[in-house]
Amino acid sequence: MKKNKPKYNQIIDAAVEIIAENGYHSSQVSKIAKKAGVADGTIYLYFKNKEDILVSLFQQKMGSFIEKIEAETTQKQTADEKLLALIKTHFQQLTANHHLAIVTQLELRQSKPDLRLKINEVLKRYLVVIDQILNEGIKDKSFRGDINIRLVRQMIFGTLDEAVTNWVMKDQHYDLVDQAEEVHDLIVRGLTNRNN
Amino acid sequence: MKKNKPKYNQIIDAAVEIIAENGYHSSQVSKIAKKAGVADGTIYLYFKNKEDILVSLFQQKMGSFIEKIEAETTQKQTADEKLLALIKTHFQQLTANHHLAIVTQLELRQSKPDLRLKINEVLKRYLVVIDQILNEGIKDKSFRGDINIRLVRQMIFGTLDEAVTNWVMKDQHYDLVDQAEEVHDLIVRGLTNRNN
Amino acid sequence: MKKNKPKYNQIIDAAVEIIAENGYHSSQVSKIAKKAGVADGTIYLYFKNKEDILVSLFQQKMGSFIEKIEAETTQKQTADEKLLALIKTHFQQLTANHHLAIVTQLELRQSKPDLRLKINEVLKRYLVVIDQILNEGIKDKSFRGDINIRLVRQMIFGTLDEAVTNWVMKDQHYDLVDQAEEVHDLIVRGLTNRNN
Amino acid sequence: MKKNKPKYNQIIDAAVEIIAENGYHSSQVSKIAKKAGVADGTIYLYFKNKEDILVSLFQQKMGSFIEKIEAETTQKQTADEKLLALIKTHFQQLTANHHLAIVTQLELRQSKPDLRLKINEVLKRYLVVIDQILNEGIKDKSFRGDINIRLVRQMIFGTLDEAVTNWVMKDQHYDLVDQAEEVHDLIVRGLTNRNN
DNA sequence: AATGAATGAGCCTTCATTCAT
DNA sequence: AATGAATGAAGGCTCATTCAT
Repeated sequence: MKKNKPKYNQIIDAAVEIIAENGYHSSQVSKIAKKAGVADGTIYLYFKNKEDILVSLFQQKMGSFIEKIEAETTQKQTADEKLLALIKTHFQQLTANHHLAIVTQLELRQSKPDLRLKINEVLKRYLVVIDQILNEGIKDKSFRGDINIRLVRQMIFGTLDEAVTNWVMKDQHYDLVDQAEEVHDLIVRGLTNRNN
Repeated sequence: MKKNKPKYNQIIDAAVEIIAENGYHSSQVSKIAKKAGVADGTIYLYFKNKEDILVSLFQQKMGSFIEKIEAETTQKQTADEKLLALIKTHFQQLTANHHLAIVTQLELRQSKPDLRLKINEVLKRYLVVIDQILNEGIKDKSFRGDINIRLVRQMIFGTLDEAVTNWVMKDQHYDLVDQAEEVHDLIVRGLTNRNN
Repeated sequence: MKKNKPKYNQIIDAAVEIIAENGYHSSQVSKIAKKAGVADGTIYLYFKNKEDILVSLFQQKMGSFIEKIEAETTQKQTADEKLLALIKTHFQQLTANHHLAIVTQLELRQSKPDLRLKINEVLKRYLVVIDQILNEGIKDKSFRGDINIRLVRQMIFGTLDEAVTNWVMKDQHYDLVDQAEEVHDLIVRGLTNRNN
Repeated sequence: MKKNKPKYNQIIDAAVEIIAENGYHSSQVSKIAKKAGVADGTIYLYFKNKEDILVSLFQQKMGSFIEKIEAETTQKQTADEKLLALIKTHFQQLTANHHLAIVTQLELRQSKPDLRLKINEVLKRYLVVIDQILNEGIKDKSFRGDINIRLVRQMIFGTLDEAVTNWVMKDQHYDLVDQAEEVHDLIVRGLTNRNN
């Protein structure tokens, strides 16, 4: 199991940091190797090529990212509470690791088809979590029954994504988690003024 | 006036196409020049360097993109209708030019700081349009008075952005504009089941 | 006659200035054209190519440089006085036009054989002047009869050249002409026939 | 220690040869690499850029050039003998390595300021050697006490330099070392203190 | 397993020169 | 005669990857 090899994780962590600071295309393999404290050639004992570092990084980091969200949401009872937990956990984790946030928000928008495919593979697990919450909400009638799940999922993911991107762009000068409740409220209730 | 220089636009249009098909980093300047029907060196009479093509492309195309949205929304009366017009026009334009869509949704998500800065400069105009609509909606009480405009703007932009990205990723196999009404509805009404 | 064409001289003068400031290989034709106030293409109405500018410049400027030296030396009676006049005039002229000094001292040490040939062609006239003075000095016994004219000529030219180069390198911070008498003294005492 | 890296010296030696034959600006890095028997990229493991090859070449070669002159002159007793040794050794070394002679006499006369600076740095050591000999000669009264050392140094260096340049220009068709005694004689008779 | 020196394909950019106007 | 937009060949340099040790 790769995970037990210390150098593997050293390299992944170095890559997150280097890529966050320089962007993927300005992150030379030698720079990552240096940060990881290994020789350039060693990288290729653990990764097929440079792109594989990015993919592996994403699989590793997003894997545990999603696991944490799964864990937090399962503990809640209602769909509404689960959604809030998802938002909070999403924000919390990226706040705790803003290098990772930068990588996921910016560097993973790669257009190379094979790369995208693998990234989407990982993200799918996240989308499944969202879908489950939405289905639960519909079943217990806390959410409207006529919503288009795919669209709502897009709205949720897009909103969180944009919130994080803005926070990253603003150099993390404010507290992202503070926005969780408001974002949740907005998604659930919409813009409409009920007084009308 | 640059816009009157035919070669300038030839190069921009060639760049959109080539970058959409190959990705920025696989789009050699010589490839763009060939598609534009000019010599390699000619590129540098109109653009400072390769990155400047990307920036200029975005400024030109997003400039008219936003102008079109401004034009369409001004024609509508209520904030609600304006928001719908914004969503529809957003989707319509990217549907009409899917090469541009690919470039904006994928290739421009670069993290090189100076590039991001210029991109954000252009996007700011779009955000202003959204803000105006939101303020109008609050004033005429069709939108809640307690919304956080910055957050809502993020939600709207994030949702549209994610919708387009998904459509691009799925190789534009469905009709994006068809989703406009539903997306609008979701944003305005939220998830909540009013029967509760 | 080219000399009467005003643009020809404009270009030559611009070239001296630009090349002195940037070096030959960093002196783009377009830069020279701009300084001369003509279009790039106009250069090629007066010069065969870039190298021809350098050659022509040298022929023009060194031509009159040498003519002036010829004029000044002819006025003197003895070989000794003529040599002093040569040194003074050499220093005076380059002092008066330090851009030209830079070009002749540094930029003309080109190794392209055909270029060297043409430069040497011009310099030959200078060497002839020196030789005449030396022969006169030998004939009237003010100089030793056993000197190797070629060697002495090298010594004289090399000494003046090195003096000017040093002065150019030191950014012309001192008065070059002030050194003329001392340089002359140094050269002549070595040449003096002890029988005198 | 760079000197122990065989490739470093391979590249330097290849550069001397290629530059002597083609001139600096016609000496492509790839040409030097090929002659040195290394890949193009290898050049950049040992040198910062193309210009750095030229500078390093000069530093290396002139370094040992000057050391040799220092060694030869120290063995002699009188200032007069030392000066002759300096001239002979100067001529001998460049005769023995005419490729180097071409590079130093022609290609290094570049006017790029930073390049000049580094070249002068190296040459300074040579000038110090000359100065020491002159001072010794003055002290033991074999040279006049009223000479201007800076000027004499210029005369000596300029004369030797011009002698070598002429020899290089004439394609080394005669024996340079043969001229040493005569050149020495010419310089010394000008320096001699008539009171001796 | 680990190293890191070496490789060499690939590409952006410059700039002397041309030529239609 | 004069222009200057356009050309395109050419080359310095980078960096992912390999492989002998």
